[in-house]
Amino acid sequence: MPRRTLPFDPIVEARKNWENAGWSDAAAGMALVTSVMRAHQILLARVDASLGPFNLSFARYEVLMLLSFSRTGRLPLGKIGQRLQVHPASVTNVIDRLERDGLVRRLPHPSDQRTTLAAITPSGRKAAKLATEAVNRDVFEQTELGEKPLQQLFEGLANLRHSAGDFT
Amino acid sequence: MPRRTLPFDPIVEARKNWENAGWSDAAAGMALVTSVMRAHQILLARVDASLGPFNLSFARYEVLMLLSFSRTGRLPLGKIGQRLQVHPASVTNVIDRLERDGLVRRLPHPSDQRTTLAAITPSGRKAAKLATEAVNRDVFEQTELGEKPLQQLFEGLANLRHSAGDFT
DNA sequence: GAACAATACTTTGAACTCAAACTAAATGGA
DNA sequence: TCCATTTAGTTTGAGTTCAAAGTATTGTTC
Repeated sequence: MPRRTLPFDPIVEARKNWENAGWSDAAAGMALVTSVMRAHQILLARVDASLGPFNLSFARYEVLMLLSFSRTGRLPLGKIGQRLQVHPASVTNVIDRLERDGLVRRLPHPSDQRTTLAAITPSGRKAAKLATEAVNRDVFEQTELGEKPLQQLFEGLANLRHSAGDFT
Repeated sequence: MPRRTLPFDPIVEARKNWENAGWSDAAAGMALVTSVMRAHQILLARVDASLGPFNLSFARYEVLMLLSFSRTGRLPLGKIGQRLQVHPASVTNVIDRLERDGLVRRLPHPSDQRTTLAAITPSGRKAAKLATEAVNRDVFEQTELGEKPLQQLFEGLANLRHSAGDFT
């Protein structure tokens, strides 16, 4: 992406336009939604840049970490989709790729032949460890916000997720 | 997307895993980044659902609104990309689609033959108005957060955007 | 003013997400 | 038991984004 710094905040500008158009009730919501979109774009670019050398996208990394933290190192594909809020078709796609790269393998469920398990391999655990070191260092520890603002942000977003029905 | 409510906050869970693994310094950042990813997914789904009936994606809607608020109703494609932080190839794609639907048309720049202008059409202005009414009502005014938390969230994200170099 | 560099946009290809249709297996009544 | 329904996962196709390469035009430098 070509990087360009503007001499003003484009979202503040948009909010003014909303106010002037008589949409004051929606202006703050518009600004928030647009901010989340842009923040997502910024953070995803950082994470992908950090994980790229390991041939991992954020989605594949999340699956790998979920498996590595799971009790037995294996989970049904459906469970993975629920936990990470990804579409079943995307789970299939992600597991395909992880399996192709040898980081995960598919196993039949012992008692239910409809479900298949994804199991992390030793090579998958190794990749998860190295990738985490990279992304911790490059992104997660590089938050330029102080501890308190960061916590506030997290809580605000948690409220949003909660009221969207992600968890009880 | 299949909707599923978990009996716990999966991101809080992930943060505990990070702490237990000895990655305390990165835990809060991980939680924040993951929260932004999920919030984006939630909000984008709402916006897309609201704009769908008008055959608009959020990206196309943003371009349409930027043009409708511009002084002359026309802007160079490059400017659009800078303002909305979208890749030049994506701008081409978005304008292709808007032009195909008659909401925008391409005009040559009067003095620089390299640049092409996107100009909003009367039909584009009409679509922008109707789409805004829908998305204001369905999404932007439906923020379940109070005014102050919303403002705090916005400011936190603005800090993030600022330090990412979006504006000065 | 000719050559080189920069700018603006488009094209092409890879990667990803989601929705819808599909197959297979399990479940729950009548 | 039989049949309809639900559940699990996959396949396919449309829609996006980004990177890289390509084309055309403009600007700059010697």
